[in-house]
Amino acid sequence: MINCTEILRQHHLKATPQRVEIAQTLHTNGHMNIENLYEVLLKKFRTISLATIYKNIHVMTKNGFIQEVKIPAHKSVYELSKGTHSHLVCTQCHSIEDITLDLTYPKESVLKRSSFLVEKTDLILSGLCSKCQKL
Amino acid sequence: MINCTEILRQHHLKATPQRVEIAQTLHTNGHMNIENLYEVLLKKFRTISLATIYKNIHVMTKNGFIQEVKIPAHKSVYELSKGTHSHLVCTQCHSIEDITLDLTYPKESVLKRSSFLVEKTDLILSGLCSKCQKL
DNA sequence: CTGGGTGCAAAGTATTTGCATGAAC
DNA sequence: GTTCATGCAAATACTTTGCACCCAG
Repeated sequence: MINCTEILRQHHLKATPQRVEIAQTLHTNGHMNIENLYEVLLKKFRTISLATIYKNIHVMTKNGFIQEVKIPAHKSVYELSKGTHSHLVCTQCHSIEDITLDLTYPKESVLKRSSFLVEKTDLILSGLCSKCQKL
Repeated sequence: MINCTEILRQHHLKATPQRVEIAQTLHTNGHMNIENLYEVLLKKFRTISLATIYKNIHVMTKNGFIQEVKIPAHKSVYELSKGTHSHLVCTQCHSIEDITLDLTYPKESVLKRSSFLVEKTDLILSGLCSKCQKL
């Protein structure tokens, strides 16, 4: 449980019940797509609309409160912004796990070989999670 | 210029003029989204339909002839399959460049710290290309 | 020939927008 | 009280499907 009301305000967003719940849900469940989020929020707000979800995801993404993660062959999922990290995505059960990896070498390699200025990295590792390897 | 007819057949795809042109266009232009591809192909085939593009992108992706690349804040782009590589994406001019980076360290780190079996990596580096840095 | 591809139109899905009402601050 | 969010409905955008006709092999 986190204090979403406060965090939302710090991001210059009015802390409506819907927003608090979106933030709380993303915090609890980790990574969710729009559909999942809608299903979960419906339990709390019987009349919430997809438009509300979309509008909020949009402003929250724009101001950096949350981030979109694009995964091959998946719908986009959203997560609360936090330090740079990578994602382990199981191609079997579709679970998504965070992992913090050191990308110093690849980044230095870019520096040496091109004049591109790296500001952000998104690394998705797809494969089999431990459970699915055993099946 | 490459021999797309032959390459398509090797992938068990009938080499229709539309397919040959899709392959050739992706080879020439590097990374393209559906819209770009459609615009370019319209010049060659005045009656080609989006449905044809979508259907072909679909079968070609499924059989591994081409690959979808999902880039934050971009529409998906497609490229001819080739060895594993990463992408440098300029947040200013939206150019996309390939670069081959050594991901041995991050991969070993996954091995040591989890039992996840990595089969595929997708690394997107976003930032400023050399041209946009000078503006 | 024959299977599969093409292009059109229609359907399906996803996302955005306009607007009246209502809630946050 | 003012500003901005919500929820509905409609509009738009994106993608898939069905089908008659046609072409690559």
